[in-house]
Amino acid sequence: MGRKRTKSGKIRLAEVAELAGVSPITASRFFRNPEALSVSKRTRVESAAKELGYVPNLAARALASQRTEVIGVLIPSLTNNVFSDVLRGIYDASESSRYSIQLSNTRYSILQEEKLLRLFLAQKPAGLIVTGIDQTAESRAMLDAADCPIVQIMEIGPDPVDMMIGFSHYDAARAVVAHLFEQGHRKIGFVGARMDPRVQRRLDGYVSAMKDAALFEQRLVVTTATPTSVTLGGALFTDLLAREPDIDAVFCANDDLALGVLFECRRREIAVPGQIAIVGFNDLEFMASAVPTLTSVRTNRYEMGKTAASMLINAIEGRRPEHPVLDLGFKVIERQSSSARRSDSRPAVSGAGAANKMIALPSSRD
Amino acid sequence: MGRKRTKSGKIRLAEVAELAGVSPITASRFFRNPEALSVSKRTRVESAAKELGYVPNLAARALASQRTEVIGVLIPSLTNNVFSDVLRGIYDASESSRYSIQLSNTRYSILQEEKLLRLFLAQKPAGLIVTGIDQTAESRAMLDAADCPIVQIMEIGPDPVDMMIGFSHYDAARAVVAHLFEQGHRKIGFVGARMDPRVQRRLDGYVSAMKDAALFEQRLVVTTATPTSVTLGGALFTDLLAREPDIDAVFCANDDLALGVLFECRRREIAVPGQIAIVGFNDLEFMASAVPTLTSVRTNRYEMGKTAASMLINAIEGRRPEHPVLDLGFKVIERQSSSARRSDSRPAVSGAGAANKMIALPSSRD
DNA sequence: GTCGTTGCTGGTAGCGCTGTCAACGTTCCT
DNA sequence: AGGAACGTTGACAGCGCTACCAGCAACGAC
Repeated sequence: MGRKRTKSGKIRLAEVAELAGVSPITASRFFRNPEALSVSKRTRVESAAKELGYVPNLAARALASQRTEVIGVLIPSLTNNVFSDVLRGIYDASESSRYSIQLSNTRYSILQEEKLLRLFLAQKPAGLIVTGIDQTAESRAMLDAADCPIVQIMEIGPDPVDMMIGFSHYDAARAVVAHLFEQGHRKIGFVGARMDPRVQRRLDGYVSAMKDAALFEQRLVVTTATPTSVTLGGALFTDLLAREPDIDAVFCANDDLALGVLFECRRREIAVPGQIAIVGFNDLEFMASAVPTLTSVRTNRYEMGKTAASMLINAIEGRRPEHPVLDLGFKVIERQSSSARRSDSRPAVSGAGAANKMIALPSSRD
Repeated sequence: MGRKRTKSGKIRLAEVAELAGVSPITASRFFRNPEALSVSKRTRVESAAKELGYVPNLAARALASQRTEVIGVLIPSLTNNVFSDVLRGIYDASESSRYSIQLSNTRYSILQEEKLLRLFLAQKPAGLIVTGIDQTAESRAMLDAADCPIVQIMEIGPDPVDMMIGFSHYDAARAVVAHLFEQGHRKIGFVGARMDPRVQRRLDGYVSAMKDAALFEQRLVVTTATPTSVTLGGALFTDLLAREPDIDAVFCANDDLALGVLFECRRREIAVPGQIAIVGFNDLEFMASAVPTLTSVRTNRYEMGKTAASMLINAIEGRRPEHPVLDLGFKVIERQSSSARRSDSRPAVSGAGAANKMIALPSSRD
């Protein structure tokens, strides 16, 4: 209150400079590059800022310096557990830095992504994190022309825009099928929802592995564009069973679906893994706790987010990574739900996840 | 490329104005309040902007107008399913508006919250969404002094800072206990993790309801500060059973714990609900799909986020809500896991969630 | 002792946009 | 017809900060 528009008590850099007995520009430098100041001025500015409770005006800084300290993040979904892990990594890595995260949701639409990208780039972000490798040509052109570092996350592929961190969903799916073959399963169904590019590549991996073994049949695949859910897993599995009652394993494109399949098996009194094996994807926490424990593919989502943000921040500050493309690999976590066909179906009573055996398969680089 | 620092082809408002044959200020008005322009100028500016691909410079706008179009959101966790639903609502509501969301994670620390609040407020956000009602005195003072609308979400309580939207966790917990009493359960355990203020109030509600029936015993309560997980649900339930083997129901502070308890029962071959009833909290999607289907408390998380953001945006634009405190209520969704003690334990075979019966209990206003 | 070099500091001039206010043309009222 | 009221437009100044460059002192080399 009081004067109407006179900055209402706001502390500006000039005030700090005055109290510290230096010029505004010197005070400014303190916040951007303290090393450049003499020790005496540095401490003077520091204590003046503290005393006045100075907080820089980011808008003015952005306007004057022609760049922001914002990292734009484009992800397809906020609902998905997978992305919340990635996001947590991104936020954790950015927290100790000066950069703030600007999040936008493309809702799995590459056109929406293109629109958001245009908006983001106009604000000159310090860096950009985008999901996947399936941008529109227009988006790709904008990314190529952008004058900030960019990280593509979630998967790796040829021809990165800049940096890239992820793993091969295709190879991971092939590893799952290989594991199921090893355990004696032959008639392996595939259940997938929300067929985004990454799920599609998992399907491709499954198809190729099945074809390699001359075991592929189109009827073994049940997919839908509907967003994923546990309930949907049960429904899709029901469809699959109607088509192919003598199936002996189900590869689910994610863990929610796998849980839904497990419940549906319980409802139908189908023994797992005795009659049917189940494998999920992502290795969410509950997989190790289910009865029977559920086999899944561990992907390093938190690490992916965290590494992506660190790489990006380093690149923004001029420290380019040695390897701009980072394959984080995956691991098939073998649990009870997919153990060998011949084994009896009595679930082991040992603690959840006690007997996890892991097969590590970093997807092939490049 | 080309000129080094000359705005590298950036389109400014002045360019648009020139092409449209109007003054820059008129062009500016077009973007903020198109109604104020004559139709002819409006269309001229519109097409000029489109032709040039003009995107406003937000930093300049913020600097000149002394306010940003940023809504700050403070939540305690990114991991939690609960918050991802709320966030989705917030993002959905903000998407069609000019406001962008700035998210920060307090990690369940009110001191961290205070620090973030100070940072946020210094940037003059257009509005603020904060979680809960347990701020530090300092935070509270800052919120009271803030000159922007504020919404507190997740719960309701006395003495709102400004607007408030949520429900009574205390009443919800009492309703759960009442439901269990109705079904003939008496020895009801409580299992809770990450005892944040809202979980604490659920515990308080449970305790008061149990005391009202003279059935409360401290040994029935098992809690931990550890973050929640399905596995943890099994572990806490194991502890509870060790203390009180003849328990007949478990009220879990959230659904992950409930799922963990269910799996642990299956592992121990305890019939649900035949021997033990299970109730969760939040009604995540999988609850309706589990075998048996799991009773839970439905809270309108997505709606909470969406409504909070809409209310906030309306308030920012001068349209204050009629009722600044909004109780979204809750519903105890009765499912198989808590049906009457006397009933046999054969799970109904009907589709998941088919036989949901709902008891609606909007928590008492004020 | 002079010159160049380095390290630190300050002055000037905007960044792109909007708040304020004044001015204009038009319409409506009496 | 005269004036008020309204709707529409533009000029000016400045938001708070930083890029750029100049200046100054201190130091070492010759």
